[in-house]
Formats: sequence, C-alpha cells, structure tokens
Amino acid sequence: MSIYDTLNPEQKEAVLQTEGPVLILAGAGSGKTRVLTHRIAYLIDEKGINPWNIMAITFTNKAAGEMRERVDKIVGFGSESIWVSTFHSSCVRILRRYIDRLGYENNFTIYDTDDQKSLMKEVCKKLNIDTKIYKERAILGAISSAKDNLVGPEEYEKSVMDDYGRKKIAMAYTEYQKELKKNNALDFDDLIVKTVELFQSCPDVLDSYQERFKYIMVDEYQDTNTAQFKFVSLLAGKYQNLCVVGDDDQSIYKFRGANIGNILGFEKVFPRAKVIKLEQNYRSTKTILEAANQVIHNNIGRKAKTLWTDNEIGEPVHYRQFMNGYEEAEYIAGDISKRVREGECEYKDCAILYRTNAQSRMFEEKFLMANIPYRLVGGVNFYARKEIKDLLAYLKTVDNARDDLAVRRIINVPKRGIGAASLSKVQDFADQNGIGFYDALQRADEITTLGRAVSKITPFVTFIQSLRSKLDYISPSELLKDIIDETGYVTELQAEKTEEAESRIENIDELITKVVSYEEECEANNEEISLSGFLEEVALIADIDTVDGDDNRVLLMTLHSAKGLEFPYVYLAGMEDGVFPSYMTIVSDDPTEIEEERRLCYVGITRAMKDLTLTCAQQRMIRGETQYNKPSRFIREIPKELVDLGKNFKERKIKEIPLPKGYQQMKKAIKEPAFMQKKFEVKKASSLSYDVGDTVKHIKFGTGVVKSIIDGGRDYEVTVDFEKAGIKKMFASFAKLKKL
DNA sequence: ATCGCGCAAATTTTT
DNA sequence: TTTGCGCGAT
Repeated sequence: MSIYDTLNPEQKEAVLQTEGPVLILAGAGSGKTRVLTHRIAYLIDEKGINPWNIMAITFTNKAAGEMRERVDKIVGFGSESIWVSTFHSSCVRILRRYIDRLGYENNFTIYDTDDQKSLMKEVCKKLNIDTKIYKERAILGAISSAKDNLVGPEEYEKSVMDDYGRKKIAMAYTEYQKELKKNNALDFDDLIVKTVELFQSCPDVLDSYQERFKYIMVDEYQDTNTAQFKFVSLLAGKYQNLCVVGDDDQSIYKFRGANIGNILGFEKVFPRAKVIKLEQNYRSTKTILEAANQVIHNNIGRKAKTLWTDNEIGEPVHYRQFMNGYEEAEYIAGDISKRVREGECEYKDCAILYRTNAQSRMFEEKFLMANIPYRLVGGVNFYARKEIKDLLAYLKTVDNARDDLAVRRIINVPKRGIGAASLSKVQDFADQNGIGFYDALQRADEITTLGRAVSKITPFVTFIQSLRSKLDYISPSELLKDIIDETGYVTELQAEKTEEAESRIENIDELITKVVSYEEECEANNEEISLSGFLEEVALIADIDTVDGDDNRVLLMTLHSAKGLEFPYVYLAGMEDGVFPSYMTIVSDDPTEIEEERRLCYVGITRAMKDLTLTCAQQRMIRGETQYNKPSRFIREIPKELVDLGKNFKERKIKEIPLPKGYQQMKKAIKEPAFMQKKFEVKKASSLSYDVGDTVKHIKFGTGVVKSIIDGGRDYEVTVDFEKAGIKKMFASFAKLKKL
C-alpha cells in the first residue's frame, strides 16, 4: 500500500494528473495542502522529476514553511531544492538577479506602506497637489490597483480622458515611479509588475526560468490578481504544467485587486485544463460545516458546490449576545479559562477572530487580567514601529546609497540640529546637479547657501561612510550594534525612564535577536550573510509568518489573517451589523461587497474544527463613540436548529442608563430578533431581456451599456457602464434593468 | 531648530 | 480612543 492510497478518489486524481494545466476547486478543509504535498512527492518519487524543476507558490511565508516541512516528511530526497515561496519573495529573488536589465541596481530597496506614503507626500508637494483634497492614501490606492492590473503610468495617462482628479493621479503615478527609480526602490506591487516586465522584455531570462520551473503549483489561487496571474502564466507558458488550487467561496481580497476571473476564466486561458473538485471536508463537524454552507448559500455569484463531511455532528454552534464589548471579552476569556481548567483543551487550540484589528484591545485587556497567554497577530507591524524603522533606515542607508527616503528619515535622528530649511537647500543642490540626496550631502561644503549647517552635516556623512567601509568585514548584527552605540539611540531611551521607552528598548533587543537568528540561519543553510539579504527578509515578513504552533497561547487575529489556518475552538467576535459586515459594505451600492463580507464569514466559520462560538454586543465603543448595533445578518443565515442560544440569553438587563441620543437606535438593537422567521427568496429570471452590448436603463443610475453578464447560478451578475454613474455591478433580479 | 499644544481624522481587510 | 499634523512660542 502506497501513501497515495490514503487519498480519496478526487484527491488522488489531482495528485496523479501531473501533466498539463489543472484547476483544483478545493473547498474549505478538503485537504488541499495534502494534495499539493503528495503531488510534489509523486512528481519526485514516482515520475523522477528533479526537485529543482518544481515551484510551489503560497500566500504567506508561514504556509510556505509548512508546505516545505510536510514535503520533507514524505519525499525521500532533495526536497530542499524545491522552490517554495510567496509571489513576492519569488519575484524578489528573480529581480535581485536580473533587475539591472530594467535599469535598476540589483541591491534595490523595498518600500513598505509607510515609505510609500512619505514618498507620495513629496511627490504631491512637487506637483502642487493639495493632499487635503487628494489624500496620499487614495492616490496610492489608485496606483496600486493600476499596478495590480498591469496598467503602467503611460497607459493610465491615456485612459484618464478629461477627468480632472484622475489626471492628477496620472501625474502623481508618473512622478512616483520616477522617484522610486531614482531611489532605486520598489514598492510591493512593483515586485510583481517589474518581474512581469522583465520576462516580457528579456525572452532569454524568461526562457531560463521556464526551463527551470517545469512544474508549477499555486495555492490560494482565488486571491491572485491580474499581475500575479500574468507572472505564473508566463512561467508556465512553455511546458504548461500549471496546477492551481483555490476556492471561489474563500476569495476575500478583492479589495486588493484579487481577480476572481482568474479562477472562472482559467479554462479560457488554458483550454486543455483539467478541472477537479474536492468537496469532502475533513476538518469540521457536521454542524459547523452545515452552518457554513447555509451562510455561503446566500451568495448569488458563486460556483455551485456543496461540501460534505463524514465527521460527527458535534456541538451546536454557540451564540451569545452581550451588553457591550467588555462583557463579550470577559465571557470569552472565562470560557477559554474554563475549558483549559477542565482539561477540555489547551490555549493553543483556541482562536479569536474579528473583523478589524481595533477589536483586539478589549481581549488583550481581559486576557492579561485572567492570566491567559495569548499571541496577537497583525495590528501594528513590528517592522513598522518607529524605533525599528529608524534603525532599519540606518541599515538601508548603508546598504543602498540611493535610498533618499531612508537618509532623510535618519539624518536628524538622533537630533543633529539639521532642520527642514537645510534639507531643502540640500535637495535644491541635488536637483540642480542631477545627483542623489546623499551625494549632495557628501558635497555639502559646495552648497554655499547652507552656511554653518555644513558643520552639522559633515559628521553625519563621515559616520555613514565609516559604517560603509566596515561593511566588508563586519556582520549585519555587529553593524547594527555599532549604529546603536554610536548614535546613542538606546542610551537616549534609557534616559527617558518611561514605560514607553522601555518597550521600545525591548523592541530594539528583539530586532537584534532577529538579525542574529538571520545570520545563524544563513550559516545553517550555507547561504551568504548579507545586509541586503536581511533587509529583504524583513521587508516581506508578515506577522502571521512568525506564529509558532508549538507555543501554547490563544491566538487573536483578524478573519483575513486566519485564512488557511484551522483551530479546534473558534470564537467569532463582534458579529454585528456595522462591524461585520462592515458599515462600508452595508451602505455600498455594490452588492458584491456584502458578498465578499459573507465569504469572509464563511472563511471564519470553516476555521473551526470542533466548536464554534459567535458573539456580539448591543453597544460598542468605536473610536470613542458608543454605537448600538443589531446582531449580524450572517447570524440569521444560520438555521436555528444548529444553534445553542445559551441559558440566560434573554435574562440580561440593561445596567446603564442609556444616552437619550442613541436611545431609539439602541431599542431597535435590543428588540431585533436574532433569527428571522422566514427567509425571503430571490427568484432568478429564466432569461434576461437584454444582452451584452445593449443599452439599458436603471431607476437610479440612468442609462448605460451592459458590459458583461455572468450566470451566478441563482442569479445573473450584470456589469453596466453608466453614462453618469460609471461602471457598476449588480444582480439582475434586484436591478430591474430595462432594455432601451 | 525644537518643543508642545490643540485640532482633525481615522478604522475594513495585507503581501 | 489614538495618532498625526500644523502652527506658534522658545
């Protein structure tokens, strides 16, 4: 009996189908990682494929690490040479080698969201764009989605027509890219875009990677965007051995450019594609799975499928409503304590999932009080903290002389008496002479307007130069210690003697630990230790990547972060309309947004293996204001036979005197029954009176042209380009469009 | 040049 | 509730 006999027939089919394009539609908990790892093992052990020719792309570094570990266990030999990584790290690896072909230097810097914002701020200043009207974040968002769709600055410019706002964005986009290049820097989106560009402009490079990666597998395929899809299709273009695994019901990153068309249209791009569905769930109890199925069933635009399981029925889904977020957190903390105390489970078996990071605070407080060990995932990224960014900016400055942003960040940290006035004089000099900011600093004595500020700049330049000269013979960790010592960064914090300063010092210590462990890892793998290598690792790390399954803590994270994970006990907190689904999606006129929230809910429910608890609060503090929310509409979508409502559900009384302002609203929130008696059904029209290309009229949006019609099973999703309102997506049965 | 105060905005999700 | 920014005082 071989290891492949433990697979079910569909899984086995997916494993054995090694040649040609394959689309695996894998429902939640259907064992897709198992399929992927077995597939890799089969390729190597049975088909004699060189591990070096295999590439597996996952969504997070954590998933990549886990896959590598699992492959290690079942593959006889050579699993270490399989390329397992994320889109972003794969692209960085390729670009480090070849980006000089696109006119960048190979030691480019990667800009995170903060860096992007600072850069955009400068760009706006330069172009006289008022950031009060056009927010940096909004501009960056537009640029990001352009990049996700492989629309470059030139093409964007052409598409703007005479829309004033978009014209501004086009200008900003062009200038932003120019600045990035000047700084020898790439933002996250660029990593993918530039790799695609590289492949398209250098056929020899593409060919070498096509020869290398003869077998390619992509996990979480539903969350890939157009650029990422282009990247894999180029790579797989020659041998066509591309296997993608995904679940349209778990697509939760549309807001970030994920293109569900990549799943739905896979067979169009790869006509020979074999499609395999995995519908048996091995993770959850019958009850949990049924709850998930019922919720997702309310989505109209989805591929029809129904998950089933042989697992036991298990506990009902628990539902509890509380007065406020405080009680909610208290209940969950108490519940977990009780379960652990009674030996039912361990801390690490439990996870609390919520919609927004801001919701974590309450749980942290309660867990600290109840002495429950927890690990918070996400929130303010470790590498985004001021002290860490400062020190990294030093490292970046030493590493990449052209990263102006990094230099500007640290030139006056610690205080050196160099202010904005001097900086702008230096910048003027740089612009006049067509040199970089740091180059200008080096020639500060030539800048006549600076006056006595020169005497403040020179020591800084000397300091950086001395660090650079050491680069060849000291390690990154020693360099970091040098920087800390010579700038007096930690000494300064120690002098403050505040709690905040303490925690900053702790963070700095942690950073040192991270550098050292990077070096150790390099040595263990016989890789070269380099400053660039460390900075790159740091730039692409996500918080979830550092979660260790062995340490016994309750996990706190957003629903998004929970994707791909599973836990025996799951608490979905903050199940309230306005929180989850979020207010933004409730008021949106795009019905697909609420569907994305529902998919998020589906992801949340299906994380649970044994036990699921849903909680909500009647009143909740949101940014200093008390809101009164109804229980989430998603709760009502779970059949009540599956739910345990708790004993004292209705006995709770209002303790506080409600504020008159929100009283009506609050009354509504309390009166609203959790479960609707009747579900109202949507009738799908058997056919539509209009077709793609027809001009139609909408009661609110006026006239427009039908761009596409997608049959979502229970209804049609129609995309219309309205003359006045622009492009809108809507469902046929709601929109009541009339053909003109 | 630096500090500190007060006002405004933000909170949907992340590689 | 927290963070970030601008402006005025030192």
